[in-house]
Amino acid sequence: MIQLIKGFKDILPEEITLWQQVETLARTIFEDFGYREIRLPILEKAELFARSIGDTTDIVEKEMYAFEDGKRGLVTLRPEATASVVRSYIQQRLYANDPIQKLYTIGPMFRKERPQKGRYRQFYQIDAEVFGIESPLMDAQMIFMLMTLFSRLNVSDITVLINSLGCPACRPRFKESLLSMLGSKKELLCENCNRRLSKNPLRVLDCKVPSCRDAVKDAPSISDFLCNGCESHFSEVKKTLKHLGVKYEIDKSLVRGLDYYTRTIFEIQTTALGAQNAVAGGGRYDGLVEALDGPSQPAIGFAIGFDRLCEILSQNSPISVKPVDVFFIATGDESKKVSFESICKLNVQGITADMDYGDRSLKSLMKRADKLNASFVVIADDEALKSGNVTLRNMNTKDQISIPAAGIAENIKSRIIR
RNA sequence: GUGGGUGUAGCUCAGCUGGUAGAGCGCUAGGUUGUGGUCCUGGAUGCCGAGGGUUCGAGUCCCUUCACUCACCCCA
Repeated sequence: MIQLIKGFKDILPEEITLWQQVETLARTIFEDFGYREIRLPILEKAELFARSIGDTTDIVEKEMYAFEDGKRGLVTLRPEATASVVRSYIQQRLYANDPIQKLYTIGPMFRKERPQKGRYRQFYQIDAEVFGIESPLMDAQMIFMLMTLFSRLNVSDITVLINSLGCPACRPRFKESLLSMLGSKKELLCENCNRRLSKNPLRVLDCKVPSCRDAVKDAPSISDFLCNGCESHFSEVKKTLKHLGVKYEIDKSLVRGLDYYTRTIFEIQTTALGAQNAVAGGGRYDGLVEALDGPSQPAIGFAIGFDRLCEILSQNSPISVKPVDVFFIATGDESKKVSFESICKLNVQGITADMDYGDRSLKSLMKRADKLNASFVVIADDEALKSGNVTLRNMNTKDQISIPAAGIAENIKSRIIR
């Protein structure tokens, strides 16, 4: 037996209804907020991610599905969507027509991590990005939009965490201070964090190793180092969230693993997924467009873990079987022929109809109708057809009536209220 | 990459100190010739993850390996 690849997953028909509902709702809400869909390839040059996410991040260092593609060089299955959206914004010169672009995209991402609950090597994200708006109002609105989606999906039990990472003007001062503080506590830090010291000291802040948490306990806070611009931006975000009625917590240790973030970052956390507590996350990345050779334009975006969201939702909503409207019970050749043709006519008109193609007893066919959750059953055997009438049974009320065999499909259609 | 757990019928699992496999659900056929969801009766289904070893004999012990899973790490 050939099995699927480790960390990959089949999304089965029973689950798909939920996925479709979530997707439809997300599209509706996003479009109401003025976003438009963009569809992007899942294969990109590896360099795109090295330059955006950061080449010392775990994602780029060891989690990409990358391979040499002849003269094109190293290409990779995308580990996230933002870089691709930015690439497209620049390459297609979307800014030329209008620097302000609100875009969303839905699709699979790939990271070669060790799978566990809520984490797959192919996972899905619902992603939204806004270009060309620097205002903190947009930061708040994005979070507000996210929370609107979650609340319409009846996801409670989530927490909004926010923080500000500062900008190139103020972050270096913070880094310096952090570095000198941590330097004196090297023995307390785990092996990993010692490596981080030189590469990306901010990451030490959200290390979960107890001794590191201890070492970091009275570390300087970025909030004490924010420049005036960042400071007022962040307070404006907080103020606006309050006005919009979005509850949030400030988490000074929230750092996030992608290098391109500036100023506001946020994460939506849940307790329903074990260790994988992030269902959505994002932040501002004002320098990225320019860093990727585009115009200097501010931007902000987020991604929702589509898988994870569906997993949370499936925990409190039982899977439902989509019922068929009419099930035909046909015994005998003539009966099967007539039933089959009626079924096709009904299907064309948007009515779910089916029959059994084997040779089974009435009882077992009734059982099958029940299993399929049929609303109506048509009993049409050869003898009935000869007499010119067939039986239409309402499976819920058990009422049966006799209807003319001629033009069954039309007759039934008019009697079924969907 | 590092740890822990688990691998027995389609699914969920039982199988104590080694003696050639069981339950529930599901599936299927019937319950006195046409009518389902409750109930009753019967039936099918397993290389007991794979390979090797110990033993008269292994699902049960030992070794190897693979898969799944949870956690670390990181993120959505």
